[in-house]
Amino acid sequence: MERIVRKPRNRRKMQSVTMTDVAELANVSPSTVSLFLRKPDAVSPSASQAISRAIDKLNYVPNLMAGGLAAASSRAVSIIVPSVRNAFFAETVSAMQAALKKQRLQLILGHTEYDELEEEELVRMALSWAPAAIVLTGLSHSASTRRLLANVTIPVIEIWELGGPQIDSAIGFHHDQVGIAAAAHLIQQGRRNLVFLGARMHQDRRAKQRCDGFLQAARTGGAAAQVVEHPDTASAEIGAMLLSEALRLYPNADGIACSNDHIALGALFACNRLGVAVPERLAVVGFGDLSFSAACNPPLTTIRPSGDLIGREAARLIEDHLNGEKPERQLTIDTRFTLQHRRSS
Amino acid sequence: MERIVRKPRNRRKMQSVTMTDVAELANVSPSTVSLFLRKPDAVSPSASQAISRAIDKLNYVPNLMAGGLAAASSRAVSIIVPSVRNAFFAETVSAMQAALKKQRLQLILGHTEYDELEEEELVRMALSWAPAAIVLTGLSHSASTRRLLANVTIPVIEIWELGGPQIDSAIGFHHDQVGIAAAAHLIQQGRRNLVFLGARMHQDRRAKQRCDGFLQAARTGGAAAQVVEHPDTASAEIGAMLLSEALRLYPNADGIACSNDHIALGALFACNRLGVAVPERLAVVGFGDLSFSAACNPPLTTIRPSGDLIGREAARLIEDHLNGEKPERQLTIDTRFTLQHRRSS
DNA sequence: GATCAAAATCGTAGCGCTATGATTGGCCAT
DNA sequence: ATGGCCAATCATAGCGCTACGATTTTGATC
Repeated sequence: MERIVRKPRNRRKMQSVTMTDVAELANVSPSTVSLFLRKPDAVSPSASQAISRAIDKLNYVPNLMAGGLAAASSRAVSIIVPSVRNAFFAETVSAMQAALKKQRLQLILGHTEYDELEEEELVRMALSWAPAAIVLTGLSHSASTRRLLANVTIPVIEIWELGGPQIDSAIGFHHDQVGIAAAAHLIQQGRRNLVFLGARMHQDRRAKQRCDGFLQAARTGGAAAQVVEHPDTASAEIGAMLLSEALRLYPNADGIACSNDHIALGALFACNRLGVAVPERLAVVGFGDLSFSAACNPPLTTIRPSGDLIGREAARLIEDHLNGEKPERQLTIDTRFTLQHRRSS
Repeated sequence: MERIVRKPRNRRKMQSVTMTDVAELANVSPSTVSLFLRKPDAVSPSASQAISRAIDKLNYVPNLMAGGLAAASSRAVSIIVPSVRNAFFAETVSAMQAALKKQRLQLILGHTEYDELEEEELVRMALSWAPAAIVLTGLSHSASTRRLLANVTIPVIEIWELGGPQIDSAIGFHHDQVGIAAAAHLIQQGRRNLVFLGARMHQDRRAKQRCDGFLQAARTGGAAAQVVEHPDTASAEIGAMLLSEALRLYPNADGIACSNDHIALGALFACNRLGVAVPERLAVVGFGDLSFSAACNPPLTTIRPSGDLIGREAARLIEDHLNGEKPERQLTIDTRFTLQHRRSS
């Protein structure tokens, strides 16, 4: 019972419901449905109603890949940070996501773990999505990364660092100024024997910049300034170790600045255990103003960056670009920082 | 000087370099390039070499949207968490991203801020990307969300909660058991007047579950158990407030469990300020084992969940599904938790 | 009732890639 | 030689959508 076998090219997929289905049900052309989805105001009220009814009824979910391919751009924004476990970047990512959601833009996330090669690979993967914008952390990137980004037409935004050559726009603040502010504050409080406690400064450029700014400003201001550091990621445990070490090496230290509040928290714990009076004997200044900083014993003086503002500004930039409002590139936005003077200094 | 104006349909985009360009330079057909990119072993060594040389030379970046559209699936995994500012979810997101990178899968991130409607919208947006998998937090979702996910063929993974009806697979642990473990520990330490300090429990189901488990186990174990709570997000500041309040309301309390380590940290600060001896007068148990927990004064006894294991297991599940190895659905993986007994209890 | 610009709608040609099935060439057994 | 088989390669037909340009409808004005 042999038959002539047809070979109708096998279909690949079948998205359950497509725009054409919606169009049929709403009695309009697919073009109109597409238009409605992109610019609702350009479609008559009656058609709008029919279309949105059809969408609801069919539970239609547009295929963004098809849309992106046709439109040569996607509703995705790629953000590449060292790590989202770091509260600073988590805050920025969170703020950006909240702001971008209104534009129906999605965040594609990547972690470099402070590795430039990793970053390069992530940038390559990010570009594969033809994102609406790409956000990187810091101003330091591999030559290949720069090459990849040199010719893109989308906004490239570097965040959390200012003060170096930037690819396109940059949003952040000057970390050396943070160190300078910390030193100035301690000197103003009458401290003359300063120590900077730092973690992971061989990888975290920005922590290093804060440290360098601190040292320079301290010495310029007539104070002695030393560094005690640890190669691992900042934590309270390391902060405690660093403080003990600092007091051992520099017994007459009277002012401490920390690369961030985790370190400062650990330093406060150590002072507590060692019976070192803060701020009488030792003034402590942190960086970050993390969730616990105001609640410490004593409440921690710290420098507060504006992680969420960075995220919001980045989102605004992207939004403006999308609306074609701002052709200006090479923007630099200084989000500044503020010193929160509390009882630890 | 008028001319006859032609109207050759305007081109939309022009990705600088496409797969066809690579194929031409390598002297093979586009199909072979595509094959090389997806299954390098199926292409002869000579062709492989020519192709990878061409890719390098042209700096070719594949267009994942075109690929995804053609293949009816994308290299994206959507993960939806309450907030990435929460260290627990940040850890999971980070671990997942690290594991997925090896598969060249990208994470698309969404934040619900503990809002089910927000989650629903995010799920809809996520599905628009035809992701390879979708990861949600917890087991509680709106009816519409469930409907959206009912008929998808990709893995749907619910994380950080076990013990309820699940959509597909679930990876996490039982939060009531965390509460039970905390109560059992305090009772074992001879405490009989217990208080649970909780934050944001009207929104954070899992904190509520820990609380409920705690209360029930405490009472079953013959101890008095009370709750003192605050509606805002957990922080050390609120922890300190809650502890003061707890001591005011229940002056003879001798054991404290906290909805997480931020609260516990604040409680320890408050004890320190109030001169309440820990653990002599008051034992304190936290949840989370955050970065500062081991460094506190005294080091904090806490229950450590396995946020990174959750992320790794989720990635493994997705990977298995992608390789077609595991058609099994409705998997449940209990990642457990461990009690870190330190000096605060 | 005719005219015309503006508003609304539509038809069509791809966007860049992958899956399918077909074809080619090389090698071995007959 | 001849055929058969496998590995390597290729040609083709879309995936679902958007942008463009064209067409139709509307409604205000003469």
